[in-house]
Amino acid sequence: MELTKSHSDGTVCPVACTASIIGGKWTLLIIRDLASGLKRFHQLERSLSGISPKTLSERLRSLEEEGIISRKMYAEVPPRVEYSLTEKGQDLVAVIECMRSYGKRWLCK
Amino acid sequence: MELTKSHSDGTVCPVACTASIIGGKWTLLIIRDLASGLKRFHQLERSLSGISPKTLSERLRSLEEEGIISRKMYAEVPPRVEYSLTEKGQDLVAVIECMRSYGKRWLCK
DNA sequence: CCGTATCCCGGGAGATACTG
DNA sequence: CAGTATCTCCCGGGATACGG
Repeated sequence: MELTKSHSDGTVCPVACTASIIGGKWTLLIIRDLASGLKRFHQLERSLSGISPKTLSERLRSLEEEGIISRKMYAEVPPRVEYSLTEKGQDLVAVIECMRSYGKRWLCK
Repeated sequence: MELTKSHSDGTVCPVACTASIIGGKWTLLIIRDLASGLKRFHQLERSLSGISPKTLSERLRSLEEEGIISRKMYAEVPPRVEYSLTEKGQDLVAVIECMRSYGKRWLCK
């Protein structure tokens, strides 16, 4: 979402840090979908209905650079590319489940 | 962040729901700061260094309308207004603590 | 199938000045 | 102190077309 800012004491807030990682509009939903197993580009495009290929591509690239997902490409025709969560990405699933739990209560009430 | 979208089966994803609530740039940090107790407008302005009064005002108003924070105004001069988390807001603290835990691991690594 | 390349747009947020 | 009132800016993201 934005560069993490330091507090006045020079330390960085871990909450803001996490927010800056998953703050993008689609980022969290991508991780949510990868939490249930590896997916191909087109699968994600469908499950995240409404996302444009450009945006999906950008988000995937960022997440890969941050070490949250990994990209496996196969030299086949037609091409096949598979995305999955790294360990760092798996750790985020706890956050997502926490949010899911909150969202459920919100929707049920 | 954005209106929650329905899945193809008509249900709403709780993860997306929560994301839409706390997705704004400053929203999460406001709740983080209120988690440690009630705060006045100017206190928040200082702890969220960099936020403009306009934005803070807007975010506070939204959060109040969503029932996440409550606003108490005192008929004094100079005026005093106190913001605090409602029960619905307190529930979000779990999400924040989850994000804090992840952020810490990220920063320590 | 898996993406880039363009072009375009809206709205969230910044800066600043001002009021009750 | 606790906000509004303007104005402006920027860029994340949408739509679409195309390329390997």
